[in-house]
Amino acid sequence: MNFSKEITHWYFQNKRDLPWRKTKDPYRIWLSEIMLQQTRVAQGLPYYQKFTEEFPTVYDLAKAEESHVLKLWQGLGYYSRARNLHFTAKDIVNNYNGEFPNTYKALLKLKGVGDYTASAIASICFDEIEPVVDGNVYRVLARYFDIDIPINSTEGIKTFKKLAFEVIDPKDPANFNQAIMEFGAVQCKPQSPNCTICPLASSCLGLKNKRVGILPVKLKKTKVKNRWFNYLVVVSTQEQTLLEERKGKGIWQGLYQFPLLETTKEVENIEKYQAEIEEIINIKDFSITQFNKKIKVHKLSHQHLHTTFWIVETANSLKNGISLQEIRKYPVPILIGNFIEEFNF
DNA sequence: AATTCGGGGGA
DNA sequence: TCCCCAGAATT
Repeated sequence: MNFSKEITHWYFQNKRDLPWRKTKDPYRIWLSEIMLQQTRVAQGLPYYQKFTEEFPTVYDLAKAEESHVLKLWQGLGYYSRARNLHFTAKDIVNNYNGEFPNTYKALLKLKGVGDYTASAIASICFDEIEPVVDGNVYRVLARYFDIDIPINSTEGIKTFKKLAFEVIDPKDPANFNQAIMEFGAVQCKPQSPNCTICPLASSCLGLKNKRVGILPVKLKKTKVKNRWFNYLVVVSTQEQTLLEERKGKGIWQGLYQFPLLETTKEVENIEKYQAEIEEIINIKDFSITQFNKKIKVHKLSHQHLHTTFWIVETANSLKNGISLQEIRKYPVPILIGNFIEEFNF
């Protein structure tokens, strides 16, 4: 049996029972693909359930408030995916008569849909012969053919896409694409793959040359930056607090947070920042205490956020205050969400 | 071509 | 700790 036949055969015997494998509805396939970008199946699954329940069709998603979409997305990360998801839902309803385009080329025009996702939808929903190349496919191909070109280099991206075209089963691209990804996720996994039970072991060049452990090769990533976040949790006597929306560039666009004082290092004397704090929260009369004496380091892939929460008590009424009853309706970074649960106002 | 977008899980 | 995850958009 050749490579693609063996992969597909393995798939039919070993595939997991996942909800998006029960449909060819482009809306649901699109939804699942966006959610699973850089995200494990186990992490994305509950979000897929929530979204399909709350927004059964693209029309339901299109008419939702963006903050509602972000709230349901809360905790999944890479929030531009959620904003682009909502934008494209409206785009489909307004400019495509509610129907997804049915070719790879046309799908690529949708915001948030790149090469991988366009290939996935085109092949799974419309049986187009277009190979998907995700992290799993890079790994399977690099190992099986023993290729050490860095997968995140320009040459690597081009080489592996070409190779994927050569191995795809033209008679069943939908199942082949899902098969090679599933194979990568379950059998040819990143750490300690069990090659002794692999159906492709006899023809795998990486295994033959004892290079499975170093493949695939990836260019090194940039180092993380450190930032110091001081959140100002205003507590008024009227059961209110302040939240602000993150706008502009950077992390967590469109999500809410407590007013933020960002510093270049750990704050030791909060009194030194009295004037800045007054300006940020627009209150002069307050007392301030530190909630967590130990700074928590919230680790993102490219930033380490050294965060602490300051409780700011005031008798003033808040101009743009929100009631504490409403606080859980706002989409917030998981960091803020955890604090809200812990502090419990 | 390189960087920037989260958060969680496994070794 | 470090790496990776059904990548895309921006710089």
